[in-house]
Parts: sequence; C-alpha cells; structure tokens
Amino acid sequence: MTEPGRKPARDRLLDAAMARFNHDGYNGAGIDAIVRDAGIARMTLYNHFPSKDALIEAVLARRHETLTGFFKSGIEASAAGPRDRLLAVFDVLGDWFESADFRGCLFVRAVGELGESHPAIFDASRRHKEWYLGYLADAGRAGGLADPEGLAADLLLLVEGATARAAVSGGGRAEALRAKRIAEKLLTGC
Amino acid sequence: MTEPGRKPARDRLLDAAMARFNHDGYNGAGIDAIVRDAGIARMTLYNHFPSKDALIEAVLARRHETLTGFFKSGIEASAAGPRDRLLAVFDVLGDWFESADFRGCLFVRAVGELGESHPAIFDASRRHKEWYLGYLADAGRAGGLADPEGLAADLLLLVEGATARAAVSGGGRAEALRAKRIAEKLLTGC
DNA sequence: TTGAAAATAGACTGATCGTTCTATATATTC
DNA sequence: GAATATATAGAACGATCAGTCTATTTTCAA
Repeated sequence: MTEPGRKPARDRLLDAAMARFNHDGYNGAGIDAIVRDAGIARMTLYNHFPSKDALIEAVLARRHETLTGFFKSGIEASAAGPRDRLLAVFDVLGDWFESADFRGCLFVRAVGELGESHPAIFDASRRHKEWYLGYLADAGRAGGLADPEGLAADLLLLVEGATARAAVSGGGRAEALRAKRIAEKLLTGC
Repeated sequence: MTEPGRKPARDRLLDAAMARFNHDGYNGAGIDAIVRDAGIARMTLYNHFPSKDALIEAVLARRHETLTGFFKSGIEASAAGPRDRLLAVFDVLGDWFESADFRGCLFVRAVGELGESHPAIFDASRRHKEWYLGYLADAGRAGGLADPEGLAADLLLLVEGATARAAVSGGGRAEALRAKRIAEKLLTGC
C-alpha cells in the first residue's frame, strides 16, 4: 500500500534519477545514490527497468512529456498574437534558467556524455529537439509568418545558445532576455 | 631518445586524452584507454600529472590555446572589413562542424558532465568563453560598431546555439550557415 | 663512460561500478 | 484466509575504475 501523499515507487525512482543525472551527470550518478534518494530497494529499480541505460531512456521520455507540456502551457497562456506567443518561449526559458537546479538541457548533455555509443539515447535527444522544431513551425504557420520551418530552426538555435551560455555562466535570466531580443529582430523581419 | 617524427610523450598523452574525452566523455574515457592510445606507460601519465582531473585541466588549457589561435588566424585571414571579419567566425565554425570527430564544445561538455563539483574545470570553461567575448568585443570595437560588448554576447550566443544544434544533429555546416545569417541581420542593424 | 633522470611493463590496491541473488516481508486479489 | 505479486535489506558478483609500487630499461648530459 502506498501511504497517502507518497508517490508510487516508480515515480519516486524517476524523480530521484532525473535529479541525480541533472546534478552529477549520467555516468557520475551511481545506482546506489539513486535508489537511496528514491527510498527504494536496489532490486525495485531492476524490477522496473532492465538496466541503467533503460532508466536513462525512461527519464528522458518523461522529461520530454514534462517539457512539452510546460512549454505549451507557458506559451499558450500568453494571450497575445502569434508573434508574442513565439517570443514567450524565451520567458519560459528564463524561468528555467533561474531555477536552482538548472544545469543545462538534459538531452544535449546526454548526447555530449553518452554520444553515439548509446543510439537509443541519442535518438531520444534528436527527436526531442525535432518536436520543438515542429511546434515552433506550427506556431509560426498559424500566425501566417513566412518560412515557418526556417524561423523555427532560427528560434531553436537561439534557445540552445541561451541554454548553453546560461549553463556555463551559472544560470540567470540574462541569456534568455538576450535571445528574446534577437528573436524580436528576426520576427520583425526588417 | 624521441625518434624523428615522433612527438614527445607528454604531447602524445595530451593528444590521446583529448581524443578520448571528445569521443567517450570525461568520465567515459578511462586511464587505460588513454595511455594505450598514447603509447606510453601508465606511470608516465602520473609522472606528468598528479591526477585525471589535472590531466583534464591540461587538455582544456591546451585546447584553449589551439582554439584561440585557430579562430584568430581563420578570422584575420579574411582580409575584408570588420563586419566580414566578425562573420568569418561562422565559416570557421562550419569547418569545425564538418570535421569527422566533431562532438560539440569540450568546455561546455565539461561543465555538463563534471559541473560544479570540479571548480577548476568549471572555471576553465567560463574563462575560455570569456576570452571569446573579449575577442569579439575587441573586433567590434575596432570596427567602430555600436555596443561591442552586447554584440559580442549576441554573437557568442549564436556560436553556442549552432554548436549545440550541430552536435545533436550529427554535425554538418547547416547550423553554422544559419547562425551566420542571423549574425548578418544583427550586424546590419536594420 | 658514467651517473642521474625519465620511461617502461605489469602486478597490485582499495574503491566503486552495474547487476544478480537470496531470503524475508508486505500488499493486493480472489 | 490463501495465493500471488511486489518490495524489502543486504550480501555478493565480476568488472572496471583511478592511482601506486617495483624493478628494469632507456635516454641524455656531464
């Protein structure tokens, strides 16, 4: 019986694993630390996932769902037109950069750390970024903007640039504001 | 005696270590693999560096020197005015993305993988990026462009964005060209 | 030629890694 | 209440990790 207010073991496991991967890196986070943080037994992890790699994939899959929902709701909450909706991406980004545990994008970091030797993880990262491209392109298309695919790729480049700069600088909203200002110029078209 | 055409042990060690860190990540690359690649004895490594962390720092220090020289010569080779000189950054970047072993920026990846727990390495990455900011700002100032510091930060954001996008996409010049096109708009000022 | 310094191969340490096993305890379902 | 599934703690696995030690050989300068 899961006592009231206590998440099921699998959720606590994914929470703890994501926090550890974020803080210590994928190779740096050990199974022991993860199960200790989650408050579960070692075998419970291997009862849910066949390997650490599979756990990483599950963490990234859940992170994908979280982030897409996060961005969609954050962006669609800004009631203004399509142009301001696209720019709201960078406000959501700034909130993220200001959070205490911001350490860069888990997907980009997975590519850097695990790389081509873990194809499933590499693909998960690539697909995650392609979701962004599609979402931004749809938003641009809905707003009647020219070349929505090119615009989406430009905006994603700004998002990744701000994220990398913020990670190396230790967080803070500044790089998100900078990216937003560049995006405004792109959207104005001048 | 170092036979003709054969680099000294320390150089071969740094070469092999950088290649391994780049290919397998900092935690993923083991001491055994590095000394095997370098063709040196295990103790020779610890004769030159007290620890793996110190080796990483030495690799990053050498990488910093290589990259700064690489960019300076690549940019200053383009004989045109200050505007085209700044844009040449993205041509150099494109060459890098097209190289077979491109796997993203070693400094950004060091922050993501080793993070705050290795302050010397974190600082090396931050200082490396600050060198870029200073270099780009100087170039902008020399060209009489307005707000050289802000311009430099914008350009570095584009560089980092293109690098992250290229790494997740598996390399290629496309993201460098995209960043260059955005930079052109910034420099035109419109 | 001699002597100090540096590089060598390889065994070895203690720690930690991901993973498996076992035996016990706790829930859930009929 | 019996049966089934799931979680538990903790020992143990072999592999690998970074780092040390030793004894031998090579290099280079005096």
